Amino acid sequence: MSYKIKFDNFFSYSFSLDCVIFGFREGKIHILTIKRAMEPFLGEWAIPGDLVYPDENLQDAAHRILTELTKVENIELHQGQTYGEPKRHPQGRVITCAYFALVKIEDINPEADSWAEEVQWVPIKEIGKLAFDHNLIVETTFEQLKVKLQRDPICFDLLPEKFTLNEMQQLYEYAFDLEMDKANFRKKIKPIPLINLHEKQTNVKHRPANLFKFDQSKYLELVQEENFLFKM
Amino acid sequence: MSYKIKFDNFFSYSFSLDCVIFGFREGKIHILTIKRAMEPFLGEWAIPGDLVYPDENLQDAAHRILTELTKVENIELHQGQTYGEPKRHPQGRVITCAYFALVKIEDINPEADSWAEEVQWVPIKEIGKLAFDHNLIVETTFEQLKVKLQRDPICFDLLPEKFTLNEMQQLYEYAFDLEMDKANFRKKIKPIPLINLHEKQTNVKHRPANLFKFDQSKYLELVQEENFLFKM
DNA sequence: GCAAAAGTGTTTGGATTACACCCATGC
DNA sequence: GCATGGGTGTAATCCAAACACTTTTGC
Repeated sequence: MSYKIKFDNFFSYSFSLDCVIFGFREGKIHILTIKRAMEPFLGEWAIPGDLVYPDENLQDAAHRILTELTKVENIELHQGQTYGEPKRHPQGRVITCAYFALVKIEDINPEADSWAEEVQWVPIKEIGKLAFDHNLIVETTFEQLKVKLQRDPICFDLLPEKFTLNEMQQLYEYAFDLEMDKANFRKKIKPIPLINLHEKQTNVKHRPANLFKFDQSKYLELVQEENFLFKM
Repeated sequence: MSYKIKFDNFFSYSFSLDCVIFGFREGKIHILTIKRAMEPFLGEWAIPGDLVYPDENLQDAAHRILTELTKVENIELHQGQTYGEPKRHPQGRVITCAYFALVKIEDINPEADSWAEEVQWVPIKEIGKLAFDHNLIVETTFEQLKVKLQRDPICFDLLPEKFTLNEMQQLYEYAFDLEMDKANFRKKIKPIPLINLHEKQTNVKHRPANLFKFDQSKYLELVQEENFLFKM
């Protein structure tokens, strides 16, 4: 019963990836949106996506799309959900898989290319109507990001290389929509290996905060040797 | 650059679902495997999967596959990861998405149908070599199950309708490979709404345990009104 | 000095842990 | 009675929340 339809008849799908690129700026988590310069949804805002080449694996395709847009390489990509409503793409059966990347906004310079007229960072909580089912994709992918933020040290992929503890706190406060006590937050992150750079914030009109850096190698060591568990 | 290849050329993929069906029996989490009665991988063990019909959404396809095999309906299905290595299927580019279901083993009676010669429940930690990349799929899906077991009351989908607290404890112990203190486990699950049926276990050669039932409606009420958070 | 945010210490109550003990059943 | 697991209580400890206080900078 399952294979009653000739196998070859099934080769009539297309498969795409859509990238949710997260960044953090001014206390808010943003995503990168593009204004489409082609049909369908010409002129509307969307997240960057592209069809997967027939001989390309998903991870490579996601990197290709990300690199075309942001010119950044070696960014870790995380797979999100897959969306397969038969009518989600007006031009045929296109199943799409979400990938999400976390970037340091100040490190990259996204550029609109041939099929994008404009690019823009938008705070995740202030996104308007997007093309296709991209609003759904962004929402569920943000939920997945939140789960990961609680169990993996990926907040440091969003924060600048050198960050203040308050910036880190703001990231969690924004993501989970809550306010935290400064003193308690610092106690909570005590086990996470951070390097105090003993450098100060500049251009602030108050006491400058210390800058910190995530100690990646110490973290890996802790995970391996003392089976340390990141938990927020 | 992205759309430089004619759009239609991309319609040469196939898309399938593979189902990881979890059950719990004799203190172990099992998955349902089938012995393939067709090529490729004829005679080898695999997890049940099937191609998605061109006009069928993923959730429906997963239900169809599950129902064909287990005759159970109205089971909640959870999407897992998507696997897209170009060479993962010997007959062409078949991208597959994992879905997982949690069933009460004693409630169902899986039957081998036309394309399966045999079906078998196998403990998740004792699975041999499976067809395709199904070992990878099973492993990563089990990891996802574990994440969900910690944040959602889905253990009750695996446990029998009436269960003992010790069975519940064994489920977590098996999943996370640890031993828990009985008294402390019971304190931990105190906030979870369970109905003590005041019925006793039978056919045991020791003091019979009380049987419990998950109080679904109370749970939903708690979540809504007191924003209760399930956490294990 | 004042505003603003950095940074730290103390107290309290609730949760987690380790461990001990009693109970009910089959044989 | 004894083996086996069911079921509960207690004390010690750890952790999180609430809150107060001091410090350092710009203006």
